[in-house]
Amino acid sequence: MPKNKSLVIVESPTKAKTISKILGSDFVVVSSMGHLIDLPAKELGVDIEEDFKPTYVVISGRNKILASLKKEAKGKDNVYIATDPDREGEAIGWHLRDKLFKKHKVHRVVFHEITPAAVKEAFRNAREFDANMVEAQGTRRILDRIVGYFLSPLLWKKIVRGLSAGRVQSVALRLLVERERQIRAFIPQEYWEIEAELRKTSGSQAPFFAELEKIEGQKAEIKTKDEADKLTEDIKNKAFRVLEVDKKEKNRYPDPPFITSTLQQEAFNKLRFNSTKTMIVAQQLYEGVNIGQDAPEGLITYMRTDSTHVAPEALKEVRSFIVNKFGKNYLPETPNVYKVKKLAQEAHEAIRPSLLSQSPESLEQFLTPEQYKLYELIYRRFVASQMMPARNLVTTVDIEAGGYLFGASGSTVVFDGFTVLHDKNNNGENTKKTLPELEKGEALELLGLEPSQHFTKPPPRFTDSSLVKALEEDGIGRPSTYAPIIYTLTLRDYVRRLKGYFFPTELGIKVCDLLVEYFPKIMDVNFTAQMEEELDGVEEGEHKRLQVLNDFYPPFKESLDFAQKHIKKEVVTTDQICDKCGKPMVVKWGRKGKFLSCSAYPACKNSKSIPSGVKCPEPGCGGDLVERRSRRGFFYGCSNFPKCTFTAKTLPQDGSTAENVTPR
DNA sequence: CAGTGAGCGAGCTTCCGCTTGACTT
Repeated sequence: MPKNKSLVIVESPTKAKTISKILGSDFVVVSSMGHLIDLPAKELGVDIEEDFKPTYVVISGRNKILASLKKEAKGKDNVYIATDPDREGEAIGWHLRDKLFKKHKVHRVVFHEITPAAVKEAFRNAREFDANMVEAQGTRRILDRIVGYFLSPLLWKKIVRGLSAGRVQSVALRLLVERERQIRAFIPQEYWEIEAELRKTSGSQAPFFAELEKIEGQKAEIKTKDEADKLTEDIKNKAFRVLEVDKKEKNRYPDPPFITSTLQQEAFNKLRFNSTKTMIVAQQLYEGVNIGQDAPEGLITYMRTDSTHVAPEALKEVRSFIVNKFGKNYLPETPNVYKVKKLAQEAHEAIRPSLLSQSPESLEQFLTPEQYKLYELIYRRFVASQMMPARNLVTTVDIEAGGYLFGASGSTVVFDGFTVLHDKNNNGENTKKTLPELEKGEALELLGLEPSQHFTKPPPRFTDSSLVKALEEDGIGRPSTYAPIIYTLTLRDYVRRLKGYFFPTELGIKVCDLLVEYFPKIMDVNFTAQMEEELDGVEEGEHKRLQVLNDFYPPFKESLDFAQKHIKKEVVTTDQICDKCGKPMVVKWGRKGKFLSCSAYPACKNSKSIPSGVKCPEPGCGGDLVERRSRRGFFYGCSNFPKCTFTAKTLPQDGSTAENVTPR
């Protein structure tokens, strides 16, 4: 009698392929491609009066997938729902069962690694759905819907149509706006340093440098050139002598293997990929590229993860790889284990190469340059993460000269450890920091004194890298949303990216200030972390969805009512006069941003662009440069368009934006 | 990567999180 096949549902099609190979021909493995059922997009979909009862509908455009799942299940008794082992995965599976598989035997299956052992083990331990977990997801979903769909319309009414606000994007915006304020308020302070060039009196060794640290036991704080010159003059005649030599061996440990947030950070820092680009290229590596012989092979594990966990099989592989390639001195006795963030949900492994035998070099001919660079980053980081630390001998020397104390330090490599993997251009630092062998009490020859002027620097503007880092540290957003959050903020024109740095716009600052003033609780960076605690309580059955929402909603509604009543939609009148009717022009916001409108509208329909204050540089044109928005972003054009077609990316002779930004 | 646009207001915008293609935005 032919065996009745079983249906297995996972979220990602690539994962489906891999699982299918593991499970063999008794199973048909298909993918849901994420959520299929959700709150309706066009309306709130939450009945506040009826205990926040949600209305769930099939997401538009997802009917086809749902139909094909239904078709696949036909004639099969057993359905295994193997969506991701986290809150969202539990809910995706739950909704599927509710919608499609009421008549089937449905089993919930979870695994954290896609290895034969883990998958087979998971099928042996199939379980029921976790109703509390689904409740926690539903609570999160409803809360986010209420915040987003009440706050956004408030902004439409009080500022301009089309804006948006939400638990995650608005706090991200706040981080950017607050940093911008710190930068604008920053006043650079002048300070001076004095460096001494010294040499051993015996022998003919290379000179070395020491920094003035203390004056008569007090920390050296030199504010002006005058002070620096006076000190230099005084120090010049002092006798230099070694006071203390301290030698210590210090370990430098490798970084953990990548998770989504750290991959985005490193890809930006090393390769200048923004978050979106990093994820697109990582997806290509995950789905696999054609490497000659067989079907496409997935080169890396799943790229949306918050866990540094590594499958035991992969650990075994990397450990024998390290011994074979570098020798057993490079292998720790036991595998390195890395801490996982408190708010992590650990549905997947760390991001690592699927097979170490596929070295970046051996695949280079099959990869695009971008794929190659990212793969190399992932490969090297993973191997390094399981290697021995580097050991450095750090020497710190105190040198006295009268009442002055100078300090010098040097470092030499005792054992390179994981740094054997690093690019060659990382060595410049060490050679510069080498000190000669010095002894306590030894006299030194002063070759020169060099005062140098410095200024304190403002905190740096956020980049893709530092913003993702900040979001992750505060538990705001998830691996699948870091890149979309940034995109949304730019789409709304709350912030613009210039030369890799984020600059909040006037609109972004306005929206942020309004929300902070009227909704301080939601705009608190800890709001999400507090919400997560509540959701954990729901997941553990300590309290119910209704309690959480009943605690949240009334004060939120009160703030909303207050805001509705007290925020005035301001009309910005300008000194421009309407050239049709003589009335003053006012600033209005349209789909494409700000423009000038006659205040007599709708009686007078005159409108024009807002001049930037810079004239068109085209000879004999005389027009104003005005900001334009195209599908691809912002630029400046001439107000005489189409007569004059001048365009520029930034305003000529304007130094207020990206022009004076120096990368760190 | 370079080049980008022609009228905006007074209708239907928006959230977060999960996943890929379809797509004239």
